[in-house]
Amino acid sequence: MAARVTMRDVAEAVGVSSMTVSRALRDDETVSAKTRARIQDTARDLGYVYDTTAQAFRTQKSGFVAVTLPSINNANFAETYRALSEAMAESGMQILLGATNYRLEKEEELVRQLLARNPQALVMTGGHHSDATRDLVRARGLSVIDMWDLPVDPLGHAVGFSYAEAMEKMVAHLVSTGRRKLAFVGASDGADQRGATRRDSAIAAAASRGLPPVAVLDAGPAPVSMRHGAAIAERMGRELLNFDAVLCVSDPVAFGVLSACRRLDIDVPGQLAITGFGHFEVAYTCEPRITTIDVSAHNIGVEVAHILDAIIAGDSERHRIDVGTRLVVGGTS
Amino acid sequence: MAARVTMRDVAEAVGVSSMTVSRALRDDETVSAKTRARIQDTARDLGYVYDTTAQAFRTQKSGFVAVTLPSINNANFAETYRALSEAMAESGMQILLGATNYRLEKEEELVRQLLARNPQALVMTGGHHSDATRDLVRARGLSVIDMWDLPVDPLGHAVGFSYAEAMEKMVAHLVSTGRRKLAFVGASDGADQRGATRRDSAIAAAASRGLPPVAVLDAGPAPVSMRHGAAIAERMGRELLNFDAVLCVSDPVAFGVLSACRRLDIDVPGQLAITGFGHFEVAYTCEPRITTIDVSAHNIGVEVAHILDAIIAGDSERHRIDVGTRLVVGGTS
DNA sequence: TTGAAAGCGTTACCAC
DNA sequence: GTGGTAACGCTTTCAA
Repeated sequence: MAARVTMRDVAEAVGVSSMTVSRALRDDETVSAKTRARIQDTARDLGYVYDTTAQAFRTQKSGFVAVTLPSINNANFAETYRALSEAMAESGMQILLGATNYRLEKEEELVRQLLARNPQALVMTGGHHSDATRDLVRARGLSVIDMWDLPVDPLGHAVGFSYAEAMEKMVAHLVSTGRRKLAFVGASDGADQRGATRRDSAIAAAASRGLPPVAVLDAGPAPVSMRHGAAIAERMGRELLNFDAVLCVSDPVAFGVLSACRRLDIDVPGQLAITGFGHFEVAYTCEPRITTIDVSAHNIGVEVAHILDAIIAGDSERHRIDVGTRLVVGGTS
Repeated sequence: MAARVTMRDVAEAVGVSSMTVSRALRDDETVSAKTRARIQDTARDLGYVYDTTAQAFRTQKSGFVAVTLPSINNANFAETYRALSEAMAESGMQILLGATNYRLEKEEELVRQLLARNPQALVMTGGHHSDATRDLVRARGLSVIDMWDLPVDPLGHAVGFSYAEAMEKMVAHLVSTGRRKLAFVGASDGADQRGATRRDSAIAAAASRGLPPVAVLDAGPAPVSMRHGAAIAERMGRELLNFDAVLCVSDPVAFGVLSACRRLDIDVPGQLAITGFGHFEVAYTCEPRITTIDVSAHNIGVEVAHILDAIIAGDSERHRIDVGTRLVVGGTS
């Protein structure tokens, strides 16, 4: 492997000091325009690539922001990540990404790995963390942003929305269209904390309206998706007609249930209403379109990026942002 | 914030040199067991935290592998990434992820950013790169893996499959079931290089069988997904019946077309066959299931991880792995 | 407007 | 078994 091209090499080629090269490459106005141009051209010609490791070492700023997501294979989390990483790239920050696979233990291990890289902030999805995780970040005095959830007692900043409020809207809509016997389809374990919150919020919203207890249908361990929704609906068959509405933990699950209903010859929404969560593409493309909650995954990413910029600039004010939700009524209810 | 605790501080507290501390913390056997224990205890007591940045700087080994993907919001790329990152975490490597949004210029910018972090290898999706990108990595002597494609002239290693072979299978299947008038739905621009290859391969496969020319239907700029498939099908309306099969660039697009056909009262597969690509979850959950090509996104990730392990271990052999494809016949053809 | 010197925390190398 | 020295590539600081 050829030796790395350094600022010193560029400096020698141009006939200046490496200090001037350093300044020129950062577009420092104190370097004369002519010299700057010459240095930048030479740097390009020599194939010079800036060494962020050395910079991070010297300035004691890593240029990293650590982000944990439950899963990358989820259009909403992916969208939040996309918005976030594009905004951070503009600030010259690199994102270190880790996926927890919806497991708290995995989050702890991940945070440990990520902290070894000296991130300047940590963004986590959801407000539930192990004690060890909390201790780790507190010992460092690291800035933390919880996203998607709005925890009662966040570690630092929070950008998210209220699941209770969203499910309340959904149940209100179903009741207003005459549905009373509700079922909820979601994961069996509590690993998907946000899914469990959606379930509990739906149960509470139904209870407060005097509806019969919500039946909880178990689609398997988290994460659950299209195939799990289809599988449980096919397993239940026409017993689904004991209910007049099935609330699903997410749009993919709802789509699975909807597809199974077609195979089972169950008329949606005539015999059964189906609702989802998340405003995924499948929900507004399929026929009939699925009634759902739009959670503005994009905005979450944008708002988190704003807070990160403030943190990196040294601002210490605490932020708590509710991005809100929106009920989208489709053809399944 | 208090000044950072360094190896030197630990060394002074214990009464040894910082060199011995360095060795002891790495559990080097040449340090006596007693000294090692004393150093490790003291380090913990003082709240010493190892500085990965300094290590990366000194050893010139970042512990990073850079990965570029066209998009993170694609179940297949996400799955490849997941398999890859889990395998690399076991090797103690961190992945630096960047998304090109299907743009070659963006790839170049991204590679420049990623190289600044001194990755020990670079994994890129697809075999098409700008000259500048090629120069950048060659100047560094950096190990490169192209994935998904199997380029004729790869920069280094390659893990992928043949699009031509896959589309050949698909066209053969359609012909064997009596279809002759084919259309292809994909992106209008060439930005999605792999999508364009699928299109061209389908055209070639049809031509070699003496079928009439394949009509190319433009679903908009890349990336195209469910909503674009639905939109173009709805725009065309019953003119779709000029064809007897629509090959779609991906399963999401095929699902969009299928959903639109339901709204248009077009019988699939009676009046029209629809096929996709990629074996996405939506393809095997929807009703009827979509005929598609399974591309083993997971295996690509696993194989890339194997090669990365070899590269990091210093192996220099060139690898080229064809993970193959599989025709999955559903109810849409 | 430019340069020289020092040092960020770690580890490779060589001595003892 | 342990330690001294130098160096990784950059930027802060001070001087010219």
